[in-house]
Order: sequence, then structure tokens, then C-alpha cells
Amino acid sequence: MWTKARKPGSYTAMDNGDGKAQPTINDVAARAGVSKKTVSRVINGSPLLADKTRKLIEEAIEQLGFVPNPQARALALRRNFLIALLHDNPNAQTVLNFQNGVLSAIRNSDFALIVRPVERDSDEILSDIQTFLERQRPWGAMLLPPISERDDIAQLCERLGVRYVRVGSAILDVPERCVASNDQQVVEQAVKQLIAMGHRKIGFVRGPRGFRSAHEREAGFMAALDGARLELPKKYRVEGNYRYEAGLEAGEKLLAHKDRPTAIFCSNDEMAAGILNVAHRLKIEVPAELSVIGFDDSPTALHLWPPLSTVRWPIFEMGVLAARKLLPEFLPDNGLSLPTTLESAFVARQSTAKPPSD
Amino acid sequence: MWTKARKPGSYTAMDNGDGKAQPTINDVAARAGVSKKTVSRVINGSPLLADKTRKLIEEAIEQLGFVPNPQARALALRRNFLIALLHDNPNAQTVLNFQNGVLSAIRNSDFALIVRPVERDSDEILSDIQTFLERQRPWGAMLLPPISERDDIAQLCERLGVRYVRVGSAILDVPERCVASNDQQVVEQAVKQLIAMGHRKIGFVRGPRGFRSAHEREAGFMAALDGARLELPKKYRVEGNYRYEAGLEAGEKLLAHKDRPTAIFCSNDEMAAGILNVAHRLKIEVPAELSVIGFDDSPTALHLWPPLSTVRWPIFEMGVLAARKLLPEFLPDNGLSLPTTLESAFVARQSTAKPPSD
DNA sequence: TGCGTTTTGGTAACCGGTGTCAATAGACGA
DNA sequence: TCGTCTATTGACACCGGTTACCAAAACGCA
Repeated sequence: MWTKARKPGSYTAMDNGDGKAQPTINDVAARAGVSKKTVSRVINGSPLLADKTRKLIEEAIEQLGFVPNPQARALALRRNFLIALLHDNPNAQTVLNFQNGVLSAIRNSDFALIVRPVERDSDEILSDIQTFLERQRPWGAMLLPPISERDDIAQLCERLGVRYVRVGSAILDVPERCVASNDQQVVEQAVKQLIAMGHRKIGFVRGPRGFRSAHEREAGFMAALDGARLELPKKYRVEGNYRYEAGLEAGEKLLAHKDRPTAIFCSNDEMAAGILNVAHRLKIEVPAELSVIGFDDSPTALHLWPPLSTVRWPIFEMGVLAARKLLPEFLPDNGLSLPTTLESAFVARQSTAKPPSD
Repeated sequence: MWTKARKPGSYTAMDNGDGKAQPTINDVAARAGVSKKTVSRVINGSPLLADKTRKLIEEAIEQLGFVPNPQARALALRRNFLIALLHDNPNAQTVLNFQNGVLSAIRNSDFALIVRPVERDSDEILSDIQTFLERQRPWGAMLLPPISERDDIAQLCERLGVRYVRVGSAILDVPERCVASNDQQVVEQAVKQLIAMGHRKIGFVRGPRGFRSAHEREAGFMAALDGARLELPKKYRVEGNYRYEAGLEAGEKLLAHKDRPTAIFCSNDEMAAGILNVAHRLKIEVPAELSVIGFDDSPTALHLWPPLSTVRWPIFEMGVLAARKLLPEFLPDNGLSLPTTLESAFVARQSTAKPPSD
């Protein structure tokens, strides 16, 4: 027989030193006159509970403004309520849109999103990510392109027991673990429209080696040309690293000579902006003398002159979808029929028109 | 006298159901032949420890690949290792740059960043934020403009015991709790440059009511005009909501009439893009006939034609600074002399020139 | 009314760390 | 050689939840 040194209580609840102490499950239990286990049942919606008791406890929770401590739950449940977003994508709009999609999906859940940019070219990328995942132990991770394309990173997640979803411009993994856009088809359609307008000399600015998106968009471009039995002369094909400066260089290469293309498909908007600027400098009228198409539908696309025809990528929706795939707890209604591919759409603005008749 | 039902162990360590179980402090203690409290001392760098023991334990940690469970630490320490970023800023580049600044500051710490976009115009913004903070109980929060300007939100954080740092274009709080850029001074300088070039008819596109940044930039603009004893005719002053479309409208108002300004200062880049597009449509040459200055140095500014002269806001650095102010644990070297204001800089590109001589 | 079930609620242990405080060991002075 | 002081270390309770297991209460039925 002995006495406890100190009764468990809440007067030392997480108060960060100077804030108000938050009530704990013990306070609720005391107030409702039940054991904390019973309160726990209410929190977790256990069915084995008299309605009367439940109501009593709910009132106590309400009155005290009790919110369960997520750290304590995480510890007891051996899983926490964090999902990680890993990215090395330079396009702020893309990252933020995706992020916002994820956040809107998890908004009313217990989950929170932690973000981690990584350095694509670093040798330590794997150990970096490992350290991060071991430190934070998220329930799951989302991988944005281009790192989503790396199998070693996905395997690392798996090895560490972190579920993951890979986002890409093509299907990168089993359907439960990936979300994709249909870059290839939509590019093919867009380029077919150029051809239908009468363009025959169409330039192509490819994305960088090692990016799946660059590959997919090229495949779509080539498919459109093949469909019309058109060739892509070597001088009409340039490769760039998705940056504005690369677009400038590409523009100079493509537009400097006499026999220049009447239309250019650019693998992203930023490079298309470079093309447009070279066209301005060379006094080439867009779209009268040159049509340009980009990809991403970044805000810049709208702000350029002329407003850029481009491909809108459903990145927000992909974020929502990725969250739902990562957290099946989210599908009380929906069940299991989540798509894997979401459709991009060509957005015709004012940078495309019929080729000059000359 | 009784026997324990089960020895505490690690065989059920957080494994997310299918990953490898992570070793716990108990495993380390067992392996090193010491008590877990001693291991805890090593983790926390306590000085009261024999070097020999420390080395022994460090080896065990190394061999097992032990990483302390942040949830358990959070629980025991009554504080967790999360900081929250609250924002309702529509500019992706701004948000992401700030975010990256924060992340680079906390990169090697135990802290992680959780993000929460909120809806500026929602009536429930306060209860929204409260729910979020109560659920996640972050150690601290960062408030990005424009919500950083709302005192009620700062007070809410305080009430909930969440430290905060407010970011803004002017000093919004006590120095320990805010980070600012010097919008007013830098705008004044930029506009003075326009005046020095010879501009006398200078238009102003103001930001929306209720935004401190709009107010600050206007104050800077007016100061420059005052300094040169210039007036701002009513017809040269337009108000916009920081969106592209508002820029278009502003452009139409400012540029439609004969007696149009020879230069326009725009309170952000997006609206400046609108002005530029109207100028294009009206065949007004920029910068030969019209100079335009923006604010933000968004990627768009560089991509526009002509590349836009603008003000670069040290948003990444403000993120770093905000993190340091929120987490004084980060200043092992530096101590206490953190600045509150960081300097913006005017970036002259090709949208500004002398006014037409006519 | 008596007894077996089903509900309902409580107790104790545990998740993986940390704080408090006492115990131990070694160093040192007398 | 012994007592004292100090540097190290450990035992134990606790953070705020959860689960396993058990006991009591309420209920059904014969």
C-alpha cells in the first residue's frame, strides 16, 4: 500500500511556457465524472458507449474547449499525423498549387503537411531525405517531379516505412502510389491544332535530359508530327533546362535564320517567355508571324504579351488526389475508385494563329 | 509483490505497420549497458557525463541507427518541434521564397515547418486559425502579409500560447516579433530616380485598401513627389487589388487620354504587367514613351517585355530572419543582435528610361 | 427470481522520451 | 585510514493519450 507522489493532472499541460494550459483528457474525465478511457472512446468514436455518457462527455469537452494533444496520440498510436512534401521543383507556382491541393484535402483532418525542398544535384540527397524522414517520421510522403522520377528515393521511403505517392507527367508506379497528368496526349492535341491551322514548319524546345516530363512532351510532339507525316529538322529542335535563359538561347537559335519556323512548341512557359522576348527583339510579330505554345499555365503565361497559349496542368487537383491516395482514411463516401491520371487541357490564348500566308 | 505484465521494449516501435521498427532509447540503453536516462543525456548534450560513457553510448546509437522519436520528446518536453506558416498571400513566389528561407534556417534543427493557407475574406478566419493551432500546437507561427497586419490574429496566437513573428512592409510589432522590409524608403528612391531622369508626369497605381504594403508604397511615392515639389493629379492615381486584371483597368484609365503620364509606378509586378499589356495594345513604346516600375521582382518581371524595372524584396532572407527570431535556440554564435528591417533594392531593367523629349 | 450475456466503465501498463532526486563511486584532505 | 565532497549514474514518476484486460451493471430469457 502506498500513495502516489503526485496525482496525474493537467496543471502542467502543454503551455509553451507562457500561454494558457490546455485542458487534458484527465480534466474532461474529472468533469464528466468518468474515466479517461471513456473519454478516449468518445474522441475515437467508439460505438461501445451509452448515448447518455457520450453526451455528458461531449458537453464536458465543449465546455473545457478540450482538444486532444496530437503528440500524445501520435506516441500512443505509433503513428503521427504528418505528411511530407518533398520537392526540388523550381517552379513556385507548381509547388504551391500542389501544396494547396494537398492542404485543401486534409483541411478538416488531423493531418498537417510538412515541406522539404531538396537539392536535386546534391550527392547527399538520399541521406538528406533519410535524415529528414527519420527525424520527422511522417505517416507518408509526396514526391513532386522531378525527384518523383527517381526510383532510389521511392525505395528509400519504402525502406523507412514511409508510404509515398509519386507525382509525374506519366504513370511512375503502381496506381495506389502515383498520380499522373497526361502530358503526352495533350501536347499531341495542341500541336495537332497548330498543324490544323496550317503550320508545317514547327520548332520544338525540349526540356532537359533526365526529366520524364521532357520526354513525355517530346513524345506527344513527335506523335503529332508523325500523324501529319511531318519531319522535325534538326535545326528546329533545341534543348533547354526549363529556365528563361534557355528560352532566350533557344529563341536565338530557332529564329535567327531565314528559314525559321512559323510555330514553336516550348516544353514550359518560362522558356516560351524567352522565345517571345527574342521575337520582340527581332521584331517578329506574335502571333502573325510566329505562333508560340508553352506548358504549365503559370501566371506568367497570362501576363506575357501576347498572352501565351499553353497547357494547363491540373496540379491542384493532383494534390488533392495525392492526399486521398496517401490517406485512405479520407474516403468515407468515395471508396476505392480514385483515378490515376488527371487530364491537362490546352488553353488557347493569343500567341497562336494561322501561319503567315506569304 | 507482483510481476510486470510486459517488459518495456522496442519491438513495437513506430513502424507504420509495415516498415522496419526504429530502435528506441531503450535499445540503445540496453546495448550500451546504461540506463535510458543516461542515453537521454547524450541526446541532449548534457555536460554532466563521463567522456567514456558518452563515447560508449554514441557508438551504440551509431550502430543501431537510433533517432529519437520527436513525438515522444514533444510530449515529455511539453513543446513540439513544429512551426506554422500562416498565409493568405496570393503570390506563390513570395510564399515559396519565404518558406524556403525559413526551411533553410531550420534545416539542421529538429524543427519542421507546417503550412496553412487561410482565407482572407472568410468570416471564420479566426476560428479556422484557432482550430489549426489547437490541433497542431506548433511551437510558434509566422504570419505573412496581409494577414500579418491583423492584430486580432496576432492576439489569438498570443492567447493560445503560440509565439509568433509578423512579416510586413513596415514594423508591425515589437522587434522580437516582427520582420520588415523598408518599402517606403525604397519606393521613394525608385521614384526619385524617375524624377531625376526628367519625368514630371508620373502615374501611381495603388494597392488595395487595408493592405499595409499599399499604404507604405504610396507613402514612399508621395514622399518622392513632395521632395521634388510635384503634384499627383487625381487622374494619375488609380487603385487596384494587386491582380493583373486591375493592372489592365488601371492601364486603360491612365493611358487612354491625351495627357497621359510618361511614367507609372505600380505597387506590384502583376499590375505592372497589366499596364505593359495595355501599352502594347495602344502601341505605346516602353520605355521610349512610357516608363513602368513594378514591385516584388517576381519571375514575371524578368519575363515581361521589356523586362520590368522593379523592387526586389528580400523575402527569402526575411524567412531566415523570422525563423531565427522565432527560435532563439538557433543562435549559438550570434547572440541577440538580429535586425528587424531588411533592405529592399531597386532593380533597374529595361522598362525605365528618360521621358520622350517631344 | 436466477443465471448467462451483452454493455459499459475502470485499472494498469505502455508508447518513448524527460525531470527530479537520491545513490554510488572516486578524489581529496586530514 | 577515514570522512567529505563532487562528478556520474540510475530509479522512478510523468507527459497525455491508447490498448488489453477485467469487473460491474444492465439486460434477456427461462
